[in-house]
Amino acid sequence: MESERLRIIRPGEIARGPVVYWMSRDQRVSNNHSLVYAQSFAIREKVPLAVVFCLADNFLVATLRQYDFMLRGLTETALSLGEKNISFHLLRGNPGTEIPKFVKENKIGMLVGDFDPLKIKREWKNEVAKKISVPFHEIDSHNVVPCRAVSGKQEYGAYTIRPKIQRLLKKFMVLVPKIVRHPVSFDRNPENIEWEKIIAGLKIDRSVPPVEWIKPGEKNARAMLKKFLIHGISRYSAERNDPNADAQSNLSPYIHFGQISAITVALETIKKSPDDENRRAFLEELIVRRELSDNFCWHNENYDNIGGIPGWAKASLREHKSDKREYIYMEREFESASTHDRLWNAAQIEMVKRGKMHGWMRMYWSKKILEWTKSPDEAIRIAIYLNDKYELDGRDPNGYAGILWSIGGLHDRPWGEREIFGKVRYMNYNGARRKFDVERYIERFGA
DNA sequence: ATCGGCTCGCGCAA
DNA sequence: TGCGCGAAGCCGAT
Repeated sequence: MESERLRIIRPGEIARGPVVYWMSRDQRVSNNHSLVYAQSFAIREKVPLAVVFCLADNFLVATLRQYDFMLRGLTETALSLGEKNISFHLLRGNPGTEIPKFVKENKIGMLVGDFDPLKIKREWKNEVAKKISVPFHEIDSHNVVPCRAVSGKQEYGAYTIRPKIQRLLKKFMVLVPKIVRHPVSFDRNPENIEWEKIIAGLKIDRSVPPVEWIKPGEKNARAMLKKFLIHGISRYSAERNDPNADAQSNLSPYIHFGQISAITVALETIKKSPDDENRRAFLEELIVRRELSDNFCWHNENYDNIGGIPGWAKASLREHKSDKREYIYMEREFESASTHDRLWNAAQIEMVKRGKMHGWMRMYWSKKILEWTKSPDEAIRIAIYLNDKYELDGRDPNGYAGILWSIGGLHDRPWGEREIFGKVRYMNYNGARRKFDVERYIERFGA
C-alpha cells in the first residue's frame, strides 16, 4: 500500500498484543486500505486482528434513518469479517473514552484508524492518542488519491485541484490485496451482537424513518453500481442534471458510509463503460469534486459556517445583508415544505421522503434558503440542519462544501451583482424550467 | 438556439 | 506583471 495514505498519529514500537482497526468512516471489508494495513501488521507479528466500531449515540444529531442504514451495513460487515476469522466489536459511547478502554482491557499492541476530515472525528482521534501508549496509525482509505497527498493547502477551486489529482491518479487508483483468513484468533470472543435490539434501543431522533428504495451494505452497493453502469451512465453527461431522468448513480449514501470504495467504483466504471464524455463527467464528480470537499474540510475548520467562504463572497454578502427579502421563512416553514414555491417544496419533500434530493435540486434548494432568510449565517445553519437530518449522506464533507458553494460562492467565481446574493451565483425557477420538466417533478413529490 | 458579459483571484508563463 | 480561465447560471441581444 502507498505510504502516502499513512499518517502516524502516535509513533512507537508495536507492543505485544492484537492489532485493532478502529473502523469509522470506511465501513467495509473489501478494498479497505486500513483493514489491509492492520492485517499486514498482525500477520507479521503473528497476533490476532480485531475490528472495533464505536457507536456514539446522537452523533451530530443523526436520525434513525441514518443509524438504521449504517447499522444494517455494519451487520453485513461484521459477518464478512467473522468469515475471515477477524473479530468485530461494537462499542457504545464516546470513542475518545471507549477506544482507549478497549485498547487497555484487551492489551492491544497497535491501533489503526481511517481518515476523516470532520472536526469531531479529529477530536476523537486526538483524545484517543493522548490516552493510549501503543502506536496509532491513520490510513486514508476513503479517497482515491489520499487527501494529504493531493495538496498541503486549501485549494481554490476544482480547476486548481484537478491537475494535482490527475498527476497522482495512476499511482493510487488501484485495488488493494484481498483480506485473507486471519491465521490467529482473537482470544476474547466478541459477544453476539443483537443488532435489531440495538437499533430499537438507540436514544436518537426516531421521527425520520428509514427509507425502502435503497438497501444498505456492501453487496447492495455493488448492485447499485452495476445498475448504474447498465442503465444510467450512458445518459449521465446529458441528463444528470435532470431531476426526472434517474441518470444519477445513487451511490453517495454508500460512499458516505464507506460501504463501497471510490476506487472500486472508478475501476468498475472504467472497465464497463466506454471512454466518452459520460465516463469523464462521472469520474469528475466521483473523484475530483469529492476530493475537493475533503480538501476543503481538512484545511478549513469553518467548513460548516460562513467563516469558510471566500473573501469576495463574504464581503459581497455583507454589503447585501440589509437588502429587502421578498419572503422570509423560519426553519419550521422550510422543514414542513410550506414556502410559496412549489418547486422548492417538492425538493424538500423529496429529501424528507426519500432521504436523497437530486443533485441539481440541492443547489437550487440551498440558494433559495439564502434568498428567503434574514441572513446568510441563518441560511447556512438551516441548510445544514435539514441536510443532516434527512439526507442519507448527511454530515459528509460533500454536503458542507455543497451548501457553502450554493450560499457562499465556495470554489466558485463571482458573478453579476444582484440583490441579497451579491456576487454569489444566482439560480432561479426559470433556469429550472429551461432545463427540465418542472411540473413533472412537482407532481412526483409536491403535495 | 447561441453568445457575450458579468467579476475576482489563482497559477503559470515570462 | 500579464493573462487565461474557472463546480453545475442568468439575462438580454441576436
